[in-house]
Amino acid sequence: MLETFAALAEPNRLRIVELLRDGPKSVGDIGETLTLNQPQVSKHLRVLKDAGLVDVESRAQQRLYALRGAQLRAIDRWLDGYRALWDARMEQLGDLLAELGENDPPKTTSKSAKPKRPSKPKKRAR
Amino acid sequence: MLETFAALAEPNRLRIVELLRDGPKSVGDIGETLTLNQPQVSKHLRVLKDAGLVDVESRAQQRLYALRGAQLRAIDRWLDGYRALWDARMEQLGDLLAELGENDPPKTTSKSAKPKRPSKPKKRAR
DNA sequence: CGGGTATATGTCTAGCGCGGCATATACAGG
DNA sequence: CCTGTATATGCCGCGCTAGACATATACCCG
Repeated sequence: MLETFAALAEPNRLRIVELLRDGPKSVGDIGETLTLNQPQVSKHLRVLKDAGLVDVESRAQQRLYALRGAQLRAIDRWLDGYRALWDARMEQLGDLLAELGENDPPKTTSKSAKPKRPSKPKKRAR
Repeated sequence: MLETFAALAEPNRLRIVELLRDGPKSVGDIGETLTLNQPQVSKHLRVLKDAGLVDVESRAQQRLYALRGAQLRAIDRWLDGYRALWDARMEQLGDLLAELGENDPPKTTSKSAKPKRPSKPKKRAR
C-alpha cells in the first residue's frame, strides 16, 4: 500500500503508469513519448516493478513493460474502508456541514445541527 | 491526484488518515495514539489539509481534524480507468497477450489481437 | 565474433522532506 | 492580565531520491 502510493507519487512515474494503461510499451517508446532520458525511464520502471505495478517481458533486446492490476486493485480494496465517506448518506452530511460553515460560523463548541433544507439527494456514489 | 498520492505516500500520514477513518480527532489525540511529537503531527496534518484530504474545525483551543472524502473519491475515479485490468474479461486478455507475446513477438506498436483460446471467465471484479 | 541496438547500472550532485527542537500564536480561566 | 494548555511555525541537519552523464550488459545480425 505504502510502497504503491510512493511509486505513484512521482510525476513521471504516474505518467508512465497512465501511458501503460493503453497497453505494454518498450522502454524506448516510453522515453520518447514522455521525453525522458532512457536511464531515468529504466529507473522509474524499476521502482514500479519493485512495487508490483508493472511486469516485464523480454522481447529480443527490448523489454516490454505492462501494467499489472494487482496493486491498483489493492488500492481499490483499501478505499473500500472509506467509501462511506462519499456514499449518498454521507454526502448529505457533507453538504449540511458545508452550509453550516458558510452561513453560521460555528462556535467552537459545535452543537447538534438542525436540518433546514431537505437537501436534494445526489445521483449516485461510485 | 499526484498531490494526493504524495500525501498518502508518507507512513505516518497514512496512519493518520487511517486513524481518522473512525472519526475526527484532535492533534493531541493523534500524536498520542501514534506516538508522534506534536509539531510533527501538525505538519503532517498541514500536508493532508493542503492535499484536501482532511478538514479542520476549531473547538476552543484544539483543532479537530476530519477526513474528507473528496480526494479519496478522486482516487477511486482515477482507478476507473484501470478497473479493466482486473476485471474478468481483461484477465483473459492478459493471458492472451502473454501467449501471443511468447509465440509471436508483437511490434511495440501493437495491432489488434485475434482471440484464440476461449479462456474461462473469472468470478468477479471489485 | 565484431558492431550496432536496447536497456540496465553506477556515480555524482542538487534539492526536497522528515524529524527534532525551540518558539510563536491562540484561547480559556482565574 | 497572567498562566496554562493546545496547536502552529521556524530553523536546522540529514537521509533519500530524481536527474544527468558515463558505462556496463544483453541481444541480434552479418
